[in-house]
Amino acid sequence: MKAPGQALQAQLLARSFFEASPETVAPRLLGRILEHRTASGTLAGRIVEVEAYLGPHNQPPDPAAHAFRGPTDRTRVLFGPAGHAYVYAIYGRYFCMNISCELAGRAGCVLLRALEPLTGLEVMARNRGLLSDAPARNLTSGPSRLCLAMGLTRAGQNGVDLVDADSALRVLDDGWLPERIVTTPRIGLKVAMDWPLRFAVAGHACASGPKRMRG
DNA sequence: CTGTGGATTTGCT
DNA sequence: GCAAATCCACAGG
Repeated sequence: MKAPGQALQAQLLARSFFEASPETVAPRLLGRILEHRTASGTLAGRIVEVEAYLGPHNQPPDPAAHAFRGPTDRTRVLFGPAGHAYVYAIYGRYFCMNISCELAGRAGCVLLRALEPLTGLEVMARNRGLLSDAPARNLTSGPSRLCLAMGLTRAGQNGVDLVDADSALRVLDDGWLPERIVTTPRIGLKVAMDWPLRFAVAGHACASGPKRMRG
């Protein structure tokens, strides 16, 4: 029996968890924990919304994926071993974080779109430029919001191994499982707009977008 | 609730 | 050059 208030045991995922297609990995990632150990303390959140982006080996290839045109300087980590962070800059001011999938040589990734904040909420609020009593659902609901809150940047975290016990940024599993998952098209695209590759914990307040997108 | 526009770096054509 | 896997502020119903 677990004593009241005792933290749940959370363990690293095996690399093989990520050595599969993004559309397989994405829904299974819901409920896992992203943890960043920083100088200002440990920040952690439960993954509640993701999107899959497929590698160019797929038929048909995914025109919305950064890996669509093959490896470049930016997308190199997507073609490397699974379970690594792919962090890229967008619109000049923001970052988005993905986790690489597939065996080395093939690309594919899962974009993290929303977390439920678990620890370090005050630091997250400060990182977001919000008051320290801001509602939890405002801290990490959105791909760039969660990067800001968790202190993730391309310079700092791109290429980090998320299944290495010594990494400051890791993905952990505490056994939590979503009751129901909603599947919808991906958000913000102008191509492949009907591919059902967005997955969210049904009804979760921390998922991004309007209520209908949260299930 | 919906819609619009601006901020501003990066990578690829 | 230009478009981008975004966010925020603000206007209007």
